[in-house]
Amino acid sequence: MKQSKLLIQTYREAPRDADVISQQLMMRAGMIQKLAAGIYDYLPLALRSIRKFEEIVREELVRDGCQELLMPVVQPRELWDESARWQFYGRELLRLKDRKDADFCLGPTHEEVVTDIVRKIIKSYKQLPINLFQIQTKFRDEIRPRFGLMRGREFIMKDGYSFHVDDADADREYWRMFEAYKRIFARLGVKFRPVEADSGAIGGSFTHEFHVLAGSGEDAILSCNACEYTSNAEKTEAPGLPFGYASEPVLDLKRAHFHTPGIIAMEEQAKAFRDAEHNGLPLDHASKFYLYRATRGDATWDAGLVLRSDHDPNTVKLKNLIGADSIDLVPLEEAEKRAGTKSGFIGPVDMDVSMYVDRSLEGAYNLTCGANQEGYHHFGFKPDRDLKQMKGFHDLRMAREGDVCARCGKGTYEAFRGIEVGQVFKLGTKYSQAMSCVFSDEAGHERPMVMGCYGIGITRTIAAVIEQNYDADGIIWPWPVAPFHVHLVSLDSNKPEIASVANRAESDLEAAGFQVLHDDRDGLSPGVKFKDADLLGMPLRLTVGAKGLKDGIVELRDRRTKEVTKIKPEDVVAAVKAHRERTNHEGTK
RNA sequence: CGGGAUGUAGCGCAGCCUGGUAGCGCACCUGACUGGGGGUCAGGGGGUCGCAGGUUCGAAUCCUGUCAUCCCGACCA
Repeated sequence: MKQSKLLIQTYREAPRDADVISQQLMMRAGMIQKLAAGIYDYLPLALRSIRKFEEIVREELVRDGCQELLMPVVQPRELWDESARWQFYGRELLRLKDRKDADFCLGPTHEEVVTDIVRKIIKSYKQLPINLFQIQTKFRDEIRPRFGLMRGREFIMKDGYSFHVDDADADREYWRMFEAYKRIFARLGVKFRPVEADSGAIGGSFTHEFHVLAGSGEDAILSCNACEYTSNAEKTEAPGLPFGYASEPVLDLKRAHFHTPGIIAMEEQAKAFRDAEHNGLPLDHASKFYLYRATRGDATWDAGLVLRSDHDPNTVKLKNLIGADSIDLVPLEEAEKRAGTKSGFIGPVDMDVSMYVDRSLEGAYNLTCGANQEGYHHFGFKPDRDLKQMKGFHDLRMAREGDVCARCGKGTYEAFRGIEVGQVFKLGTKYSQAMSCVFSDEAGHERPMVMGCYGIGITRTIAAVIEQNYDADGIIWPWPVAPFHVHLVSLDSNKPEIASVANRAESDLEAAGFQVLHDDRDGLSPGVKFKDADLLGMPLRLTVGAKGLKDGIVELRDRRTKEVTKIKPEDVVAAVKAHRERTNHEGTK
């Protein structure tokens, strides 16, 4: 492909409203343009990457017996009424009317349609299981689209749905898709992690997210360095920790009642404690207390959370533990009123509230806590002894980097940031029941199919690849999704001897199956072409110029390492092949 | 939905406060020079200043409304 004919415009600066690196680079490299908020044109360069990733996805799914189909973007309201999602989906669902005033929506996902397809065709257990997928444009009318392709309103997604006779078979398929996804992202050539998104669930529905690791990722992830356990930091199990001061004699709560006038910060409070043995206390010798208000339906109640003061509360865990729909901190003024003292001195002792204590405090004693008296703290707090409405020790804190893995007990957690690009999810019978997607089992009884669903954000993944692979000069494409493999730059491309060598290299490489973008543009200085090549980020740059040709060589440059190899023009194909063998991430190992 | 900001050529910006011929850089076109990291010179084309209304002899500039975009938050998962 001659660059002089390619639909592309590169920019020295990114548009002002491009706020993440992938969006800036894709716009500067002429891959995408914004048409409206969260809606982008995919220009030829971008589409080449998108198509390549789609093909990887397609191949791996078809290998596992999945069948591709294509469902409509525009969907009738009737289907969405059956699942009740017309009512519950909210304004993210873009609704529209046709000329007859009938209601339609743009599909944000396709559970209804695929369930409708299957219920019309599949009647017997003999036809199950079946796994269907499509690669198609979706529309979600996000309140606030941002981050370019990472959270657009219109995006391309692979969505797959499987149908089964029972839970066990749906589980089997779940893990098969899990493995297929691992192969897909491995072939893509990026660093990624499958992440447990709902760690505690037993049986029933469970789900994994696949994250591309990138410093700019929205989600914090903790991963054990010894076992497979990887989860969203919000959900990561935190280990209990031993009490580090077990050699101290157990003190009575009220014995050491110490003065902390006007000291609010946790660190300062702990430091303020002094007695014969202590000159200030470390944070893990102090406790802190939060008063939460929980709601479920119309019911509202309060719950107390006690933690080591160097730990952060995990409200998701507390919410799940006490079975609330949502929880929030009790407003400070109200908490002060309940405790009868000011913020900074509020403590759990004597408070008439159910108390949930983080398990890192199991066996702990001689802790500090607010004395519910302005200017005072207790030293000698022992939760299981001193809390009247003690509801036990539980995992209620945020796990953090360096904690011992709560699963295997051997490794420790490492922290990553990730971009969620895929999800495997066991749906159960939610849609099949609502929409009567049933089959006859061996006994002739009608049963709802058990469903799974499996998504990969295609365009988001391409953006995530860039978030993970770039430098100050531009994009660094991994081989499998690079728009072209080789960026052939001819300098002084109007000179016949250069053009002939360059054109020869281009056709040789193409004949050998490589995709070449040939910068044959006339009259541009070398610097311009090099800058463009770096920005566009093809894995290899092949430079043909008078300087090298004088010595009978052309130069092959690795975009990632910037390493330059001087080779004879006739060795170009062999050199590119060697490079591909060395760096191509394709393969399922 | 709450708070904040911005709309001037394809992109990045100045001009607005203090009303008077619409500017700069990049990109584009012509020519010459140059030729290994966004090169130089000369010439050129392109803008109803987001839109509507108002004030004024006169509005990019002041006023009102409106639309769009972006940021923070809330919401959602």
